[in-house]
Amino acid sequence: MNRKQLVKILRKNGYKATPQRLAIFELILSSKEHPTAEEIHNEVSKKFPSMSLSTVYQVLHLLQDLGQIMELKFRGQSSRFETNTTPHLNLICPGCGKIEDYNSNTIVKFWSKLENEFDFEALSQRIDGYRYCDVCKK
Amino acid sequence: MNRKQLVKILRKNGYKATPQRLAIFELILSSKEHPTAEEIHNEVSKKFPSMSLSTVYQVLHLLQDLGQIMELKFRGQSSRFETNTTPHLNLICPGCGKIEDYNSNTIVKFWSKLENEFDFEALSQRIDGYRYCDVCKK
DNA sequence: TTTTAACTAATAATCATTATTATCTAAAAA
DNA sequence: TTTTTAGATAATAATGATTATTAGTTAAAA
Repeated sequence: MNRKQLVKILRKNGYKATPQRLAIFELILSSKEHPTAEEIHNEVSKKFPSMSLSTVYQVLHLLQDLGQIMELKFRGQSSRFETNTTPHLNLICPGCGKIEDYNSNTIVKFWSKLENEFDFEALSQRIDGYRYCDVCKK
Repeated sequence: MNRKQLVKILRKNGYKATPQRLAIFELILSSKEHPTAEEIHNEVSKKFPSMSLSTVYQVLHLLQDLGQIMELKFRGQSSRFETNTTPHLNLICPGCGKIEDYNSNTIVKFWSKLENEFDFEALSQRIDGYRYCDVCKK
């Protein structure tokens, strides 16, 4: 997925390809971490100083509705967002909240097997494992 | 898992086995739906009229920390809770928010394979698929 | 039975998220 | 290119689920 593809998707669905939308999407796309709305706002504000936090939230909702990003909610934390929409594993530390992404063919194959077994077609999915990271293990 | 086992787990970890804790756990256990804190409060209040909503939240946190329940958070909704802590599939409708549990040996086997492949041991896990239910599909 | 650390209930406080609305702009049409 | 306007943004206020606080209560060990 890239900027041009997102422009297409937005227009196809009757939405404008505004610089704010593109900037927010590209920030999440290029982020190795899974940023929160506030972190996204801080970063994108560097290029667009007048960017409002409420715009960030609105854009995040739109991108979710279009299936381009995934929201991960956790207790006591702001939501985190990612653009990896293919089936993959999120390994999450209950201590520090860090999320690591793991992709593998095993997971992709498992997911289609599951869709087959239970006869559904997912718009999106979420596979989380919770375990303490090396730092928090101590 | 049953009442007696929970009493053991609580005491082993230095917590008191209070009637409130047992009632809340049993309510979630017996609930086919995935109740919210408020729904739990409403139900348990029938037996314990003085039960406070804040007690419900505190007990829910404790049970989570003990690995006995799982919290499922979604956008624009209160968290939902379940006692099924073995690897299973939650099929969730983005329209009405309904959650259906599906258990299968395929999933349990997949999960241990995954732990093996990525060398971790999960305290808990979450496998969600999002798709419109038959009612909301229209 | 007594003791006390732990727990509950009531209430207040928090803060991430959502709602509202005046202003602005992407992009289609002239 | 200019005009038009539906749709978008920015600023602010409002919401509400969750968390914090604390005085009074109780499970359970001694």
